[in-house]
Amino acid sequence: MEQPVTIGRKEQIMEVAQKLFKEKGYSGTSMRDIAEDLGIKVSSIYNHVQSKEEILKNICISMADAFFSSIDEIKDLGVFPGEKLHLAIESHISVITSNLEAAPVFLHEWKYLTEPELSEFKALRGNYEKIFRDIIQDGIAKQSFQEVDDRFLTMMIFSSMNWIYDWYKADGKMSPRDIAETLSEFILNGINK
Amino acid sequence: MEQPVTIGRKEQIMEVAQKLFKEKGYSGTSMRDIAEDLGIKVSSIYNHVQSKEEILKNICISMADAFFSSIDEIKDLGVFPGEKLHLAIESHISVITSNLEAAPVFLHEWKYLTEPELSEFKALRGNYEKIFRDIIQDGIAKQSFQEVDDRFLTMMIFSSMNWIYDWYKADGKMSPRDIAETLSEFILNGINK
DNA sequence: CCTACCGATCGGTAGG
DNA sequence: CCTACCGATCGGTAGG
Repeated sequence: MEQPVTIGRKEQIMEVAQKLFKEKGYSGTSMRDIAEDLGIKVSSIYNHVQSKEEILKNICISMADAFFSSIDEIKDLGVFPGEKLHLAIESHISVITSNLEAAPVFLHEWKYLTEPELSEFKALRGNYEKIFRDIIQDGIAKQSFQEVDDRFLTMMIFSSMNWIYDWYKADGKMSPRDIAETLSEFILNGINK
Repeated sequence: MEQPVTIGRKEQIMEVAQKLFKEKGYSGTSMRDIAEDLGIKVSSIYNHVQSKEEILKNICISMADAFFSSIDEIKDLGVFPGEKLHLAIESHISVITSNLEAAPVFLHEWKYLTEPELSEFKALRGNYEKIFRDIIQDGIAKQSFQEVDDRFLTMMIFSSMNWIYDWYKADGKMSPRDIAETLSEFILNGINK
């Protein structure tokens, strides 16, 4: 009601930044690039964000939140480990394919965060990865899964999931669910007893 | 005999650049960073390389060469598709783990190349990926492999292989060969008839 | 290999 | 939201 023109400006800045950080990287994107894309002057950006790094932090943390809120619905479910891993994979891929611009920033640009955000971010990511690893370890303990190297398997699953943004096309023949099903089936087929 | 002090200087520049490009990205690394690491002034670098981008180009192209010369020994072998895929995976992982600093530059920083090198690079990478895809398609045609989506499988294999630099430790419990064997076994187990 | 320097651009601020 | 500006740093060159 008060400033209809600038409502959502911060969100616009975040969206443009996601696109440019993905395309040119955090270091390769200037605040002037972001301003130009929005049709405003660079100094105006600072009415909405405090610094370039704050933009990066917002993108990384909100992606982390998206991953957590998605996995939280799954991690305490009383289902078999195979089904839980299946759901976790589907959940992760859904967040990736729903955030095709923020995902690569989350995956590659977080390293430009400085302390203390850098450590916070790493801790969040570690906690998240541990959820997957716990599912795998639980599956092995319950003899649902074969005796696999859980670190190797966790890394392989994340690698497969995290590279999807690179080749996924919204208009391709595989939907996010198709991809999740195919990957999940492939993985479970490899480890189920 | 003439300038013993500067012999190998270009190679030193490339090595330092690989390390810094991996750590801070191409855009985030300045020519002054590279010079400082070598204990020389930035202007001296230009006696050995023409530009910052030439350094990037050299790293990307020499990695591409390494991948090709490694796969070339395999691609025309008269072995079963499963064995050929196994050898190709081993070959690729060996190049990655032998070039832990150049590999991430090859994988992530190539996008900062400008034309015409950018198109050259993409073409090289496409040709290389096609070798893997051909092996998979051949395996399906010869009914060694199950009817899988070869694009999906190729991407999944590359994803798994290309993220290895991120978690592989030379002093870890898995050697490059262990990793290659485990991954290859997992993949083949999933597609062999 | 160095000193000295170039114009361009960087993230960010003052002040309105 | 803007104009005007800051000091720092960028890739790169001239000249020795």
